[in-house]
Amino acid sequence: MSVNKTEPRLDRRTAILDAAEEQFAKHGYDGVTLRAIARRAGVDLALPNYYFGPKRDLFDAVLFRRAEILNKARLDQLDQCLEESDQAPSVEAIIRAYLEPMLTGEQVEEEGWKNYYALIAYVNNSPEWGGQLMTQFFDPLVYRFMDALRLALPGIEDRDLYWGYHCLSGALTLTFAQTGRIDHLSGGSCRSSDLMDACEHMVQFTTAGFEAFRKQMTADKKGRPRKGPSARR
Amino acid sequence: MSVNKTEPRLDRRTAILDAAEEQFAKHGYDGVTLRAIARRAGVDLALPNYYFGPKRDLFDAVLFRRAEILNKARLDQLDQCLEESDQAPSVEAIIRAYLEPMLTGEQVEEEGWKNYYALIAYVNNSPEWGGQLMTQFFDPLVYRFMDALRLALPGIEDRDLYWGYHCLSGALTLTFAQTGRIDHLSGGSCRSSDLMDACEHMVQFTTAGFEAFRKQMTADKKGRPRKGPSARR
DNA sequence: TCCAAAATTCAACACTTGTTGAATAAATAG
DNA sequence: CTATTTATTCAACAAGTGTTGAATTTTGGA
Repeated sequence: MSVNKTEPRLDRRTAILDAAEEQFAKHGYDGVTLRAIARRAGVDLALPNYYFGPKRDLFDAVLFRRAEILNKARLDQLDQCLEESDQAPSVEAIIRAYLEPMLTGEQVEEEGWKNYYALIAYVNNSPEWGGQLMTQFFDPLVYRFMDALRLALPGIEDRDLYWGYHCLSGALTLTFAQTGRIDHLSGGSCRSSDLMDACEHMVQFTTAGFEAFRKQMTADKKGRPRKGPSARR
Repeated sequence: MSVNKTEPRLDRRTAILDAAEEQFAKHGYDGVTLRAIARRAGVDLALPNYYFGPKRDLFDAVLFRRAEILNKARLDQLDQCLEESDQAPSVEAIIRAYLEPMLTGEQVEEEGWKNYYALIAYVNNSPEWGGQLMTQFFDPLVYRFMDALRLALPGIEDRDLYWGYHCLSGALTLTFAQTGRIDHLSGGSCRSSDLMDACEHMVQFTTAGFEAFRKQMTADKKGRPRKGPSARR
């Protein structure tokens, strides 16, 4: 596990990114020191700064490294699902394209990717950087998926569409946070490490959620009044 | 806004809790210094330690302060919904009992409660404390709701039940994180500050999600094979 | 009024933080 | 080999961290 002196780590730049990825994912930005990263990477304290500049830039570099790969994997599956559908794609297929590349792809075996996903969960849930960073890396992807969902649910209102995405994103985020809470609550029935099981359940759950907005929509057309903010119980 | 010397803040203990609540919610545990808390509360640096001991104990005290009140509000609505239902309660009523006290109650007007909810979002999504702290404060509540859902969805498997709760909890958590991301993505159609709107959408979405597990369940009884972990696409 | 207890301030401690410039080693080109 | 760039180490910096003990003020009951 430790670095051998006779065979020094060739790419120390990568080692630093890996260590930072893991530490940031586990303890958050402020919970991590450059010394901890350097120790974990087996390099000198000054090296992270030499390669990446100040701490904040290292954080951005970690996020950036895998962003393109991830976005491409998800867009590929979305394109494929749109091609295969003769006319309107199914909601389920779109949601699968959104979830499966992260949860059941080959990447999930790699420890680095798990840490990366946990880091995204941290960022997505952070009031400080949630807006800025997620926008920077994932906005185009999200808009592509929203367009696809508009095809699957023609006439859906933007409000329903984006609140639906909000619920989906929240479930996915909590999955990646890997708090182990569901393992504890369920007494072992659910294992948060079983990402395939998590994926299947989230697909079912969120597909039904979006479909419910479709039904709501058709109900509106028939003249049934939409449940407004003032309608409590 | 600043503290007047002739009329000193009576309960500085509360002022410290309020300031800590806000700071921890916004920047996380490690992103906050005792000096920032003291400054925000308008008290001396040494005072937080005098009242609450070390930093970590102050953090716990903040979480503890409103936990009982919140749990009582949610349990009251759950009990009421269980009483009103002649036999089996509806899934929607149970989910409303889980969400509405936090999202449409009187508390939501108070800035302190908003901060508290954001703090819970932070804790629930944190791999470090997500398990320990959420368990400590909210396990009994969750089990009460799971029991109620078992009444509404008789025969539901634990795996489905807890993954459903996972999705619900994730959506709620992301709502409270208040990252403003949905405002940005939707171009103004959705406002994350409109918690009533958020509540109605989450109720609809997650109710349909749980109901989908019910349908899945009845389909199983009819002999249709359950989608297993190995069944991709 | 006087006094003990509680509340608050003050100053400082030992330690950790991110960052950097100079010194050294390794790699590479001429 | 030599010279030059690149990579890495080392030591130290100024600033900020949580915590604490002693001193001071305020409080409230006898």
